[in-house]
Amino acid sequence: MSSPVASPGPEPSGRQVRPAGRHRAAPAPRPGRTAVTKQKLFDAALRLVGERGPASVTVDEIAAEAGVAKGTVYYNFGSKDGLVDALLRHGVELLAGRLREAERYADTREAVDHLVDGALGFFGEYPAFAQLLVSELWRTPGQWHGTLSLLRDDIVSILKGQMQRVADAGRLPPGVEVGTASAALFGTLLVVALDWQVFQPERTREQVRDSVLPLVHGLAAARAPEPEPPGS
Amino acid sequence: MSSPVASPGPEPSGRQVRPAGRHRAAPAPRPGRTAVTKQKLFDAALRLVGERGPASVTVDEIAAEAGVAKGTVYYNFGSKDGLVDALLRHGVELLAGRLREAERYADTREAVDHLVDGALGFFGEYPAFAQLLVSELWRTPGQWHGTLSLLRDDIVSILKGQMQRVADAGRLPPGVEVGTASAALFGTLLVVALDWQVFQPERTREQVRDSVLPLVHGLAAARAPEPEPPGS
DNA sequence: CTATTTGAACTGACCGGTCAGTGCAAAAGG
DNA sequence: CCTTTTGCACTGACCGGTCAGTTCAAATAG
Repeated sequence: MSSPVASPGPEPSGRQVRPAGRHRAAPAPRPGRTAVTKQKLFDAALRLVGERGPASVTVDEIAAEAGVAKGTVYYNFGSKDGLVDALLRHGVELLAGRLREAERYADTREAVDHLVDGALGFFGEYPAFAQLLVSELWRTPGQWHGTLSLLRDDIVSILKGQMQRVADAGRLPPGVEVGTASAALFGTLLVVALDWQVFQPERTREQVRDSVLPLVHGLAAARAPEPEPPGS
Repeated sequence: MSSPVASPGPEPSGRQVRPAGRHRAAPAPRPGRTAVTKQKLFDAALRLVGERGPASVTVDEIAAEAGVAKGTVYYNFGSKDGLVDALLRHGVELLAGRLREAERYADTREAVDHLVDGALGFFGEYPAFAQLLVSELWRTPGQWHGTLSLLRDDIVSILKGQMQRVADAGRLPPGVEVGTASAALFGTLLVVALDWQVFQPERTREQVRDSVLPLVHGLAAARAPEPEPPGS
C-alpha cells in the first residue's frame, strides 16, 4: 500500500468553482478524506504511468485503478499533467531524502555505501518510478523537462557532494571530473536497478548491492599512475 | 539529414523489412524508390519518436515530416508499430556494428577505448535514438519489450565480451561481476551521452570522451594482483 | 506494363476535460 | 437536543476533438 508519495499536504490545486466561505471560514483542518484520495491516486498513477508511460495511460484508467471517479482527478490535480507533475515531485523528494541520509556518515566509504544502498532500495521499492524517471528525464521538449531538470539537480547535487568528498580525499583517478563521475554513478545506479527488476527479479537487493559496491569502491580507490593518455 | 539507418544503397545484404501491407507482396526485389522512401520515413520517425515517444507521435506527423503520404507508411510498414519496430532493429544493428569494431583490437585497453568512443559517437550522432532506447528498454509490458530484450542482448553481449577480457586480464576489482560491470558500463555510457546532449550540448564529443575514459580506465586497470576471487 | 506513391475520404474507437448534481459532516441556529 | 444550512469532496454521463487504420482511384516512376 505504500507509495513513494506520502504527504498529506492539504493542497487543493484544483480550481475552486465556488468562492470560499464568507462566514467563519477554515473551521477545522480538512479531515483525512482528501489526503486518502490523493494517496490512492498517487499509488494508481505511479503503477500505471510507470508501466506504460504518461502518454499511454488514460485518466479513466487511473481513476478506475484508484477506485475514484474521473472528476476527482480533476478536482484534486486540475489536469492529467498536474497529476504527473505532482507525482514526479513527490517521488524525487522521497528519493532525495533517502540519498541525503548518506550525508550523515563522516567516513567517505561508509557514506558512499549508504548512498548506493539508499538508491538501490528506493528503486527496488518503486521500480515504476525508476522507469518513469528514466523515460522522461532527458526528453528535451517534453512538458516535464523543466520540472525534471530542477528535480534532477536535486539528486545530482547530492551525488556530486559525495563524489566531491571522494575527490577531495584524492581517491578519484586522475582526469576524472566530479560532474562526470556523478552522472555516471547516477546512470549506473538507475540502469543496474532497472536491469535487476526487469531481467533478474529473482536476485535479492543485497546481492545486487554487493555486486555494485565493489565496483564503486574499485573506482573510488584505484589511483593508478597512468601517464599515457590513449591515442588521439 | 543523417539517420541511424543509413543504407540507401541498392543492396543492403538482403535485409528487407518486409513489404507488409495487405497488397500483393513484392517477390521481385526491385528497390527503386522504396529504399529512399523508407529512409525518409526512418529519419522522420526517429526524430519525432525520439523526442516525444512512440505513443505521442501520430502517423500523420511522421508522414508529413518525411514529406510522404500517409498511405505510404502503411504500404511500406503495414502499421505504426511495424515502423517503430523496424526503426528499433535498424538502430540497434547499427550501434552493435560500431561496438563490434572494438573487437578488432587485441589490446584490452585499446579495445575498451574504442568501445567507449564508438558508443559515445553513436549516441552523440543520434541522441533521439538514445532517448528512445532508454525510454523503452525496461518498459516491462510494453509492446516492444520482447523485441528490445533481444536487441539488448546483442549489445550487452558485446560489452560483456569486452568486460570478460578485462576480467580475464585480472583487471577488475575483486567481487565485481562481469554482468554487473557490463550493465553499469551500458548505463554509464547511455546516461553520460544523454546528459551531454541535453544539459551540456556545448561540450565536444572529445571532451566528453576524455572525461569518461579515465573513469573507465580507473575501474578497469591498475588493480593490485588480488589472487583471491571470492568464488562464485 | 508493373511497382510504387499519392491524397483524400471515412470510420470507429478513444480520450482529456467539463459540469450539473449528489452526499455528507460540521457549523449555525433555535 | 434537534433542525437547517453550508460548502467541500466527489460523481459520472457527456462532449468536442483526435487518431490509427482502411480503402481506393488516379498519378508517377522505372
